[in-house]
Amino acid sequence: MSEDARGLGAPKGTRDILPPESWGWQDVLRLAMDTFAAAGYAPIETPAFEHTEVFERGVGATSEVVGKQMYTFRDRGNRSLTLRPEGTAPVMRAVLEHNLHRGPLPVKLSYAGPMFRQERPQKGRYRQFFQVGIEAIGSDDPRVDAEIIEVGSRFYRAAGVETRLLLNSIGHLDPSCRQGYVKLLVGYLEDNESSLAPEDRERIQTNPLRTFDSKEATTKTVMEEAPLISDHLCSACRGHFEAVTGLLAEVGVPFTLEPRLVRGLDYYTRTAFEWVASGLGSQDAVGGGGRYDGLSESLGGPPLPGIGIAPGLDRIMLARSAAVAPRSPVQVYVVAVGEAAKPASFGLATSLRAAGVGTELDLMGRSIKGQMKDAARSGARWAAILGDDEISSGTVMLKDLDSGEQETMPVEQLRSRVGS
RNA sequence: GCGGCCGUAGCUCAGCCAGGUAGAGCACCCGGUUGUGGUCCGGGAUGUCGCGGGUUCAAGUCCCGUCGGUCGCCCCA
Repeated sequence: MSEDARGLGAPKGTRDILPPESWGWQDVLRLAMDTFAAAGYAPIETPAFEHTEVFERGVGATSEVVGKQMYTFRDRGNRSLTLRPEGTAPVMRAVLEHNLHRGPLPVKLSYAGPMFRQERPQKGRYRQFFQVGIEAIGSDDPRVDAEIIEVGSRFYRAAGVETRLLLNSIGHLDPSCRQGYVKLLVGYLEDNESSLAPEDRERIQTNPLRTFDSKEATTKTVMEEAPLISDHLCSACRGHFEAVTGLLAEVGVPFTLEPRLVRGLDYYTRTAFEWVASGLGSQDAVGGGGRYDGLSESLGGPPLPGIGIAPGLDRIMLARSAAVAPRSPVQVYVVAVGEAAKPASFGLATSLRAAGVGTELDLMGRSIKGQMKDAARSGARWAAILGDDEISSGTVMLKDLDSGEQETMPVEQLRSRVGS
C-alpha cells in the first residue's frame, strides 16, 4: 500500500519516518551531532535551496548529479534555484559569503538536513534523503584529513554500523599530477577501445575516471591492466597521502586502499574515501567524502583547501543492527480511577513532567484495565494510580510494572521515588 | 532514464493458475461482576482487492494502460 485513498501519497521517492523507527532516527542524528561537536565542529544551517550556479560551478557541470538529477526551478523573480543535492557547496558558499575564512582557520562546521536528487528510487535511494556532515576549511594539513576520517569512523561504530573504509588519493588538478595521469589513462582507453563496453566508450572523453566504476565484464577486464592514479601522483600529493594513511594507522582506524575508487562530484582532489556497509545491495555506500582544494576558487573565492564527509542517515538506519531498540522516554503512566480522579491525575502528570519525569496518562476515557494495558504499552516503568482513596489521603499508589509490586506513599514522595 | 518482479484489512500475507456474494495471523476496541497490565478465554469493528479502461451474464482472479514499491543497470548517501 503506497498511495493514499485520496491519491495523495508522499511524492515518488520520498517517505515518512514514523514511530517507533523515528525514535532511532532521532537517536542517530543526535549521536552524529554530538560526535562532531566533541571534535570542535560547530553547527551551521544553510538554505534547502541555492542559486543553481552554486552547484553548477561548485559540484561541476559534467557530474551526473548536476547534469541529470537536480530539482531546478524558477521563482517568481525568474531566478534559477535548485534544491540542494549535497551539502558541501552550500557550506563553502556560506563561508565565503560571511568571510568566516578571515577568522581562525580551519573553519570547522557540521550540518544535518535533507538533500534532493531526482533518481529512480529503490531501497536506500530516495529523492529526498538525509545527510549529516562535517567540513574543515582552510588547511591542507594531512592531520585534518585524518581527523575528519577518524571522527567519521567513530560515528559509524557508535551508531552500530559495521563499515569498511575505502581510501584513495586522486591527486590534484595539474599536468604533473591528475591531468597527466588522465592523459595517460585516456591513451590507454583509446588503445583498448574495441574491448570496452559500448556505454563506456563515450566516457573516454567525458569522464574517463568513471570507467573504473563500470560493472561491464569486458570493461572490467580492460581496467585491470589500466594505469592507476596511485602510481602517477606528484610527489606532494603522494607525500600528503602517505602522511594521512600513517596517521590513520597510528590512531587505529582501519582502512582498505582502493586505487580504483573515484567519486562522482567534480570538486574532489587528493584524499577520497567511502564507507561501505554489507547487506544493502548495490546501495552500499553509507557515507563518503574527500578533499576539495579547488572548490573555493570555483565559487569565486580565494585559494582555500578543505575536506569533508557526508554520512547518509537513510542508509545508516537500514544498515545498523535492527536490534538497537530506542529507549522509551516515558517513565510514569498516571492511572485515574473514577471520574473525580481525572482532573487530579492530569495535575499529577503535569507536575511530574514539569519536574523532568517523562509521563503519560489516559486521554481516551479507558477503563482501569484499559489504562493498565496502555501503561504497559507506553513503556513506562511505573504506574501511578490515583483514585478517591488516594486523593482524600493525599497519597498515590505506585506500581512497579516490571515486578508487579506496589505501595502507597504521600504524593510528595513520588517524584524522588521515580527520579532514580 | 532502461529492464525483471510485486501492489488484497493498520501490519505480514492467503485467495488469482482452472472467473461465481472478501479471508487468516498479528495489532486495535469491549468483556471474563463493581480499583490493576504484559498470559489465557469470549466477543467486536475495519477493506473504493493501488487507480483507470476492456473481455464476460459475472472480474480480487483474464487483458491493456497507468501510478507506486522493490530488485538490477545507471549513479551515489
